[in-house]
Amino acid sequence: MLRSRPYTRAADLLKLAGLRPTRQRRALARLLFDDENRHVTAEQLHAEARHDGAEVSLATVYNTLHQFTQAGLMREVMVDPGRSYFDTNTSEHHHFYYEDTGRLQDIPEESIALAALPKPPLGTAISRIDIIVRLSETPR
Amino acid sequence: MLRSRPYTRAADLLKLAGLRPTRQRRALARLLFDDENRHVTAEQLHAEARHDGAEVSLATVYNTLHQFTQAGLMREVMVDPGRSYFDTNTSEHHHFYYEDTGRLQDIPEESIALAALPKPPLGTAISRIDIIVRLSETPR
DNA sequence: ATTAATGCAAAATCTTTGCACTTTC
DNA sequence: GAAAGTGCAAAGATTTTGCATTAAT
Repeated sequence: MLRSRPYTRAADLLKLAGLRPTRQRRALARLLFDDENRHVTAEQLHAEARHDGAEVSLATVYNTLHQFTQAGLMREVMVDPGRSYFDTNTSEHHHFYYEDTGRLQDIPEESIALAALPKPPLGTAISRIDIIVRLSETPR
Repeated sequence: MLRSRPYTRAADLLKLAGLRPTRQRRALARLLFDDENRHVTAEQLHAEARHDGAEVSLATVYNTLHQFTQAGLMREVMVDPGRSYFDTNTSEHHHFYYEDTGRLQDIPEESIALAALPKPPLGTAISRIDIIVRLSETPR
């Protein structure tokens, strides 16, 4: 007898986010969300997808990263002028940025305690607090 | 009798930084350092300089901003993918970023107390900590 | 004179867009 | 079949570069 379609976490995730589970989105979602949290640039993810045999154009990777971000599945991290990083960890947390290699690494929210946060100016609300701890390699 | 050349803070600043006090650099330095701290993009500063009658090319503005940064007179702030901001305040401090207008505003270092800073991974040292408090306008 | 800085236009990046074609619902 | 998504190549935007000219030491 017929069995239901194989379990596809990627497709389910996409549906929940209100995005059509197209072949390209499923492939990218698998790369991004199947294992642990990831930090990628569009170029990196595109290379990885192609390497995996997924046929996706770079434009679609950009579109998809923005759609995922807008859908709340990812967030954008700004650490490098002229190159956007996207992070699959959407919970409150911060980052180490290895200036030499371009690698990003999460810092759990709790491990940086913010005291005495200034209140936002009138008419505005804090939408997000980004903390980047920039690291350089110590010679020797 | 002959008097010494008029006092030119900009030229002195440049000399101290090891940069030749050319007409363009003096003009930009005056705009940047004469009054209070400033946050500018290359495009903004270029427009401002031209508006002031200074003849400077955009390429030179870019060069100059990077030279000033390398000389320790400014620092670069990353808040917007695809647009670099430069800040004349080089002391330790952080930023409010008004997402709607693109304006940057300093937050004094003391007004954010960092507790429990995680130690940098072996072989690396913290080169800088950037904190961006992103603000959005509250409707109403 | 020597060395460094500038301008310009061209190139390099990264990212977005327009539109015909394809896929999903 | 209607609506949404994709690919491609072209266009945008920002930033960098090469090299002849100009300016500072």
